[in-house]
Amino acid sequence: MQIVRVALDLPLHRFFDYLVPESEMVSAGDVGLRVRVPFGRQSKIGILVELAQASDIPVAQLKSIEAVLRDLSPLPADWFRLSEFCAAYYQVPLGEVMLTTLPAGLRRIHPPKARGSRRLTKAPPPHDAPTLTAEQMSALATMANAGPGFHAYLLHGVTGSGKTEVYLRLVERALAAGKQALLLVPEINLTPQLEARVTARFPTAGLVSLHSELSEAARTRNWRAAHEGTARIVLGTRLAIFTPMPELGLIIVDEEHDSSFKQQDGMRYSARDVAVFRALERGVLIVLGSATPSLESWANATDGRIPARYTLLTLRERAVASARLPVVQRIDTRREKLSDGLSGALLLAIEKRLARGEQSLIFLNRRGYAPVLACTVCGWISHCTRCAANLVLHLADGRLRCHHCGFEAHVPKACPTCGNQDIQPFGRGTQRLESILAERFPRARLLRVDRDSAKSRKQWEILVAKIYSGEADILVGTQMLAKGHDFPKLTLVGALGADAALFASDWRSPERLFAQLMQVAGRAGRAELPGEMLIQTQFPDHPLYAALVRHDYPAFADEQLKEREQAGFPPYSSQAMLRAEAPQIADALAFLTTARAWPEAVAHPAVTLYDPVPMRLARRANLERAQLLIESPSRRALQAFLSAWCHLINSIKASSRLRWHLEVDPLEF
DNA sequence: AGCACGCCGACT
DNA sequence: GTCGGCGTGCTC
Repeated sequence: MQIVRVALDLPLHRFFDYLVPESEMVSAGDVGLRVRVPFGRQSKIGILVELAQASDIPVAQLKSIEAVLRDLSPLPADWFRLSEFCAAYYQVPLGEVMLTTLPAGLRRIHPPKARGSRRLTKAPPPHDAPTLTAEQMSALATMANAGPGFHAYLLHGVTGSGKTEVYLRLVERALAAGKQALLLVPEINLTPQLEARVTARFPTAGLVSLHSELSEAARTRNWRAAHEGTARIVLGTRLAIFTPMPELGLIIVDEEHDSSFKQQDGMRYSARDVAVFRALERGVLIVLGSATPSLESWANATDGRIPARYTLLTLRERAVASARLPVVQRIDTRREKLSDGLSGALLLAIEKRLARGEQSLIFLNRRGYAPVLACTVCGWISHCTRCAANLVLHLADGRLRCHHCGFEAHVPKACPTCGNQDIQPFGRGTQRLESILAERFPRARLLRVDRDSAKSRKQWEILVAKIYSGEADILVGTQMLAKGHDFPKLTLVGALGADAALFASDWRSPERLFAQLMQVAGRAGRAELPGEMLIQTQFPDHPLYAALVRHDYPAFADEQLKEREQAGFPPYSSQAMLRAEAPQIADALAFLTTARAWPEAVAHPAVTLYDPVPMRLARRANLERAQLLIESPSRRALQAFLSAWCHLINSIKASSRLRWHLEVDPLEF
């Protein structure tokens, strides 16, 4: 009787052995097929990972496979190695990696049937390749001269410098060489545009997209086309990095610094990092592109002491000849009394745009009307009963809302503790800013773009269309507006409340702030009209703003890297975070303390374990949260430590209401 | 993770 | 007298 090992989607670091019935003979070539197996009193889909000679389990106790699913050709060896890498690097059971990265339609026993017709992508008008700039040509030449095999490039180019055109030429080459290309993008918001552009250029390449907004059936269909090789181009968000592609020849990660490449639940992987591993393992070209690369990537490309992994390619000039970089200026808000948070200079600049019929965007990364409601008599403030956070006032629908757990309450008419009627909103969010501006510019047409006004994809598209067609004069928006879209009439960007990120406790926040401001600045003046950005700040001399004024990402990055090196932070060390949550903070802390007390951990020469501490948002949805940082100058040492430590953590018996997870390379603290 | 079994509190 | 809480243990 044949025995096979099967990987199942379970939080267990082991496989399960099954017998193969005579009717289902399997051979070595069948490794990588999906199988249906009895498990407990249910059936599960698993992946055949090995033909076994014998089992540790007495044969009498083995059950038989119910079916070998041959509707899909076996998952290839390189897909196995990719899964194994993730399992080892992120400390996740291999079965969980293999099954959860598969489209849901392939891991379910009864996947829903595809309904309705296939959405036909209307053939866009054929698109001719534009002429390349000298910089684009030189970047492409560098990559072409490197020859076949693994090469990693960091393509650093400001907004409008034509990174996309470089990608397209690389795709063209890959297709011509009979290879498949994988293009990763951060947000589904931008996928359709890029998809249209790529399809216009390569109408016969059978491009498929893969992102979470696709129906289960569509995702399975597209994934299958990539796996079978009929789709030559795959365009997708982070989950697409796991798509098997038999003739993969090129990986591109656009906006590589974007945090949406990092999965924040389940297996907390970085699709960008996984992409680099995959390119290395497959021996193919990978390009990471960004106007504001992550400092990790920047160091990999510029710090000679780090065993260089990437080659830096720079695009300095804008590809659209008429477009200029926006003029960035700081407005020192210590020198004047602001009216409703707005400086005279900004108001004047908006006024000018209104007179010229151009658009202004006021960027404020805080939605709602005001971040908190407070009683001026007794000091009561609106806080969430379930979280260690304030309830944000949303005046538009008269509610107090928690941005962390979704809790909602009516706005009280009087103070709940002292009965005082004079309760006041404190601070400003986008809603309040919108009404302030409406009052100040009564004839201007205002449009607010944040997660509240653009809840659905449809609403978002309507807003974008309105902006594009010039139906709005002043836009008030959060980071939602920072990405991707070009609005031809937009010539002014005002940034409010940016200072908060300068001194935030998360040492990565300056990096994020710089990227964000650079990105919004890029919204201004992309067409024939020159753009201007005004940053209201109390710290105009801060080096971050100084670098921004000069559009000098390298200066900013190098300064940040120096600080990181002195502090021993990534990329000059590797980190992992163990987090626990429980109804009582003491339980969460006790769990972490137990984990930390492991003798090998205490004594480990190359690994530092910090004290368990409550998280910054210490309570969320009635769960108290704590975390423990693990750090090492050597990634290898950290990895070795983590894999041993994980076994111990798994054996800690804690209350069933305690949940924990380990995150490798955490981005947020 | 599911899903069983198993042993103590408030209800038809 | 039972229904049901979630603690423990197992799944090839």
